Amino acid sequence: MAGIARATIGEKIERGGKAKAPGTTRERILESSAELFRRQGYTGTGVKRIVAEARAPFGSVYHFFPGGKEQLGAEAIRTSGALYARLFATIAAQAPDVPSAVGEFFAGAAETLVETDYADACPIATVALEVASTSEPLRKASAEVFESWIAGATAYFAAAGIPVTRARELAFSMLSLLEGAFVFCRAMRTTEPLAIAGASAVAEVGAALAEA
Amino acid sequence: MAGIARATIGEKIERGGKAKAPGTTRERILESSAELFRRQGYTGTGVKRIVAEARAPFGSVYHFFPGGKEQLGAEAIRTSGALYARLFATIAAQAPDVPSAVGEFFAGAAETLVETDYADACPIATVALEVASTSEPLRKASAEVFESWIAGATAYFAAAGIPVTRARELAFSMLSLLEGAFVFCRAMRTTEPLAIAGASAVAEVGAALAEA
DNA sequence: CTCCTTCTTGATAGATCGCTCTAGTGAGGG
DNA sequence: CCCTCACTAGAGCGATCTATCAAGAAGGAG
Repeated sequence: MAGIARATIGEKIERGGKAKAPGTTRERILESSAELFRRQGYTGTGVKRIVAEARAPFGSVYHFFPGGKEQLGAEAIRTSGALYARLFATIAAQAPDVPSAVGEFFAGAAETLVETDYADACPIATVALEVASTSEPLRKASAEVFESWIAGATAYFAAAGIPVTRARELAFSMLSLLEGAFVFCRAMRTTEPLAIAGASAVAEVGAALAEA
Repeated sequence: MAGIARATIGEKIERGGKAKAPGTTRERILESSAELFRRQGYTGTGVKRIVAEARAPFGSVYHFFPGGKEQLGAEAIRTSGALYARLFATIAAQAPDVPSAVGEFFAGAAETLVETDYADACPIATVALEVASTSEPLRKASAEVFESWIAGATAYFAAAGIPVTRARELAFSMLSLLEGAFVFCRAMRTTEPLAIAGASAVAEVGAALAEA
């Protein structure tokens, strides 16, 4: 309780006065963790590197994340997973119809990929594959994020009039197409797979809407 | 030349006479590398662990793979990638028609996943994501494998009468669905995503065949 | 037999890993 | 005022990482 209040105060008065990167130390550590894990994976990223990127003291990692690297990984998965879900929601809210929303989401993903030199694809897929057979806490964190994405997309399609069972299938298809295309795009350094997968997803959603 | 001849002889006379696992030392190292990389990723797998699994002397890794772990990774990617392509070819050759082949491939993948406790999915996806932004040699190796898969699937669909351009799109869609479903299956420990992705792939292939 | 090459074997170097520990800093409360 | 405590700061620990090296075993060629 007190700790949370302190942190909130600290955030506002920018403690210490030093001109560091914006955000609290905890936030900066979490952000750089998420970024590095996304790009190089969990085991491929050292804690030293994380604090260097975050311009944070090494000891602060274990102050804010007593569970160590694993807790850091779990929180990074959850927060960046939630962020990605909000990204889709934002695009969906602005799009004129459902197929457009899907198409724009894939197009936006391709744009991000090119802008970041094919580094930023799915925020958690790399870690999810790495830890699926080695760390239950991290595997569960990624599973929960994926399940929330599926649930969100299912609700979105269902709201457009598609039966829930079919909507859930659509959600899995669309997200599988996206994740799979990410794998190919990053390895081959081209957005062609994402363009094709996007077109396929749009077509499938369109067909499901026509049926309903 | 001489080295290759020697290795072939060595393979047959099972040098040393010790009752090790079958295959040459080089083959065993490559096999256990491929298996461990597939399950825990590249950075998550140590050379010590590889030789322990392969029942091979530590130094032999650097005798057969002077390029070290990176060369080991590249060769593992290429050989297991080629093996996976042959698996699809085998299934395709036995299936009565194209949609059946696709459906059986997805079903077989799901079966393997359950049998290996969700460990063995795509042989190279985990490594591909990990190294895409950190090692050009490994990234290229995975890109070449993916490209060969796409080329193989494109030729297969084209042989069934589908126009080449459409066939290539189908290949990307099918493999994206597969790779994406693998990510979800491993994290969520269920084959539901693979079943849905498989049905979607079969439907898309069927529609393309109907057009042609 | 000796010489030569191939391959085995493990000790070890040097770097880096995740993590712990202690000391120090500075703002808020009594 | 001083005391408290959240946070900063980084040296250092043991373990593990990749890679090298020197010594030796085994079989073929002369």
